[in-house]
Amino acid sequence: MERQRRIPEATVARLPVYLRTLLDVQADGVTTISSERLAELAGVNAAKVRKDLSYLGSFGTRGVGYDVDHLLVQMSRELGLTRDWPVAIVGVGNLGAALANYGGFGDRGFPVAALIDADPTKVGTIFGGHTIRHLDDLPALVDELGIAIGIIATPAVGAQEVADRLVAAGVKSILNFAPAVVTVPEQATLRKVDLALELQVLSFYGQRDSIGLALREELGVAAAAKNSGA
Amino acid sequence: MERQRRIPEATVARLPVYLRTLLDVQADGVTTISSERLAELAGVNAAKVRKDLSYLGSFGTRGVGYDVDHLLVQMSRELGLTRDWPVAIVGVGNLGAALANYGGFGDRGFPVAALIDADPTKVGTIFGGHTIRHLDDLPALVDELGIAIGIIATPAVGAQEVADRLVAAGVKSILNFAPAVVTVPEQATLRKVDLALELQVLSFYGQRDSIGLALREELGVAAAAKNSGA
DNA sequence: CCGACCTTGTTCTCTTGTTCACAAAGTGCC
DNA sequence: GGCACTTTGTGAACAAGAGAACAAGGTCGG
Repeated sequence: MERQRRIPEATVARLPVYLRTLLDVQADGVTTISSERLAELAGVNAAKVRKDLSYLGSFGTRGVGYDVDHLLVQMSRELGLTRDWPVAIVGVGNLGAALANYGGFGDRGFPVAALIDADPTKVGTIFGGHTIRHLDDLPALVDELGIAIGIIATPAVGAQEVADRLVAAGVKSILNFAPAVVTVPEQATLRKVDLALELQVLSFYGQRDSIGLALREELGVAAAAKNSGA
Repeated sequence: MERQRRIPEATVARLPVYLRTLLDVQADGVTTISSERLAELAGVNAAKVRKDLSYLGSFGTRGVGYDVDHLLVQMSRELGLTRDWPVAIVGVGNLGAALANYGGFGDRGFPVAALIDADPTKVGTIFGGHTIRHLDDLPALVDELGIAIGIIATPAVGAQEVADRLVAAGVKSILNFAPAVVTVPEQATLRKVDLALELQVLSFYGQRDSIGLALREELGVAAAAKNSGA
């Protein structure tokens, strides 16, 4: 009974949200949950939840709902969370240091295995229990420590080179925090976290609001008259 | 000549990328740029660039390209970057502290105006030039400092309450770093930065790779045979 | 002043993602 | 065991976004 193993990208991005939600309710002793309830807690539409979960393979029971434990097992397996994914943080500046200290990593299968920098004055120093290694050591580190994910926390200017080196060393999953456009070959996966972008998007929608409600109602001229006339 | 002022969400999210790219080329002395070149630098499709820019109002010149300076002005205006958007960081723990120290904020119109925490032992202490204020002072701070954007950097458990309080105090733009589902009323805008989610998505695609190329070609059984037989 | 060339702006088509609506399937009361 | 009730899984309609293709419009050399 081979399932259609094609999980849409949008669904993949929601699975972690369901996972987190399920862990929460599991901690509260809940053993069964309906798509309706899960949707409410995850902040999405119930139909979407059902369709998303159906990609994992019909684990619900009609008339009852989903077994929380079972769903968690299946979801963890699908997301690849049954193993550890050692992470290397490249760039131990402000951001990199914060990430290294941030507990949230090791918690659930993403141990920080290496800190890497290109600055000779930083290399060799110890930070958060790790000796900072040089970028040139990357291939060796990947072999030794099984680095599976690279986090780019360098300034924008070095980001693409770091990405290239990570890929060359065999790291196929990259998370980019640098405010720069980075591209990777198709065989690799790149995700980005872009603070400036998020703030600017907020700025855009915030401005829309502060211009005044009238303008949003596309009464351009009327709104201007009202404002200057008041 | 009133333009259709309806900019798609996906476009809004790309404008900051174009903006950054344009600033880069402007610094190199480039005065004119084609959609082709801009697309290459921004890592997107040229047709998409043209369509996105057309929402701003046809500022290109056929046969030539776009005037970099002019485009930057229009884009900044559209994104609301002609004014400052004072930011309040709520939650001065590991992450909040890192964000407060991170220079990238004040740079371009998003000055950190206040640090806020609910922990009485932190309130009153000075961090990075700011006296940490109590969450209860939020309404006053919004009035005094014109806080326009709230950044949630608390543990998951407090996130929703902080969001509610921000909205109640009149802050309509929120950026959530807490690993929790947070919802806001329609009048407000919420964006999220979710580290765990990004890592888990990488894990998903990483696992797909390590299972073996053959499996990806949906030859389920054949792939298993090949692997065990080799 | 004309024609070859270039690049934008936009239309059309295709793909992806969302939502509705309902049949299928299971539960539990009586 | 049957019936009313609940909830899933999915087909189909709908919306949003991506990309190809091309006409319109403008430049520049001669």
